[in-house]
Amino acid sequence: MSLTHALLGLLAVEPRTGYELTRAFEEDLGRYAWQAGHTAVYPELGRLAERGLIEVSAEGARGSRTYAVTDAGRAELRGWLMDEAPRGKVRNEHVLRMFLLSALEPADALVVLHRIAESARRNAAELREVREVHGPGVPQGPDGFGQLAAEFGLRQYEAVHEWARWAIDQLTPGSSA
Amino acid sequence: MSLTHALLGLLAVEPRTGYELTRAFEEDLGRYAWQAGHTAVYPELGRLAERGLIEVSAEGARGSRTYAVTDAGRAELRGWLMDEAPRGKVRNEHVLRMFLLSALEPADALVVLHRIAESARRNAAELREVREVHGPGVPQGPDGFGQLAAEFGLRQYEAVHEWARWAIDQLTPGSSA
DNA sequence: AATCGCATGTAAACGGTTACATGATTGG
DNA sequence: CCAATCATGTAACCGTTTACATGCGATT
Repeated sequence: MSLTHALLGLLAVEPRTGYELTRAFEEDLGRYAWQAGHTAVYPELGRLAERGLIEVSAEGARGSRTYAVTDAGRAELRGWLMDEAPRGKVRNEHVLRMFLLSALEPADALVVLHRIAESARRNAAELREVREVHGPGVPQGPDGFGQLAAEFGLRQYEAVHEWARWAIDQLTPGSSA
Repeated sequence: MSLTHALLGLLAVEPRTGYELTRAFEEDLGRYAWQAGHTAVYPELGRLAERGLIEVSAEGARGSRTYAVTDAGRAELRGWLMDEAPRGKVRNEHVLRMFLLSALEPADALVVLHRIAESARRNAAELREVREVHGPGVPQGPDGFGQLAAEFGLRQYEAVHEWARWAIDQLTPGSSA
């Protein structure tokens, strides 16, 4: 399970509450890499604390607990990230749809491809704006996280967009005539 | 669950046995989009047959059953693929690793990034060879499936490779000096 | 005859989601 | 005071993975 390491990684950047971690999964992280609801986060935080990988660093209003990574947690995270041969599992419903496109009639496939291209174009444009706001900087620390992510997402969307346009061209009759 | 539609899509291209479907999940499909073991495939085939979306089209040696999509199954698949607003879920351990990189010390992060770049480069090269073999053609039918997939994978790997090189450049001290 | 690949299956365990539930604090 | 947001939790359910299990058919 990677929820463990996702939480460890987020807390390694800066201490947070379960609530804040949950929101991280709803934003960039959940968009590209991993998502988890609060009902998955809270129990996992408990287990991590029990294993000594994280600890409560502060308690606030409304019974909120801020967690921070311990040295053991940092070691565990580093071990996972530095691991050779990480046979990562991929599960992407968008990509599945793209793969199954050839099961459709060309006319239908074109409709879907146009939708994919447009969606990718829009998402890429959105991320380009985010990048403008941040400006160029060393992608490290609490903010660098978002920058690495944004840049990755941008390139990803651009690749999808170009692929969709290529596929449209392939399927459009007379495009090469 | 999308296993349903993955199977429907594969069978829509051409009838197959559970065993053959399982192998498809070990190759391109499992690499980029969705994976499933045979223990997930066989029960699902049974359920799909019960729902009338697929049917046994042939029985062969060693008790093998070849399944084919019915008209109802084709309609179900088309409905799913043509669906507006497909809020697809993404779960990608590789990408999770990339996101968490900023939790590492720069020296460690560089080691991992170099590994990512090299791996992406190698995978892209591999797919470029596949493309050479097939040659340019209309990506449709049993073979077109693989072509759409290969082209998508290639562009994906190229994007990762370029991203990793960009990130390496950002983290390398004196690279911009 | 032995080994490898084909071909299918069940059952328990696991991880995550959905539904349900509660209460505190802040802003309008 | 009401609504929205913050903040946490439990329990049932669902889909997938892992471990276990069986047997046929082809090749050496």
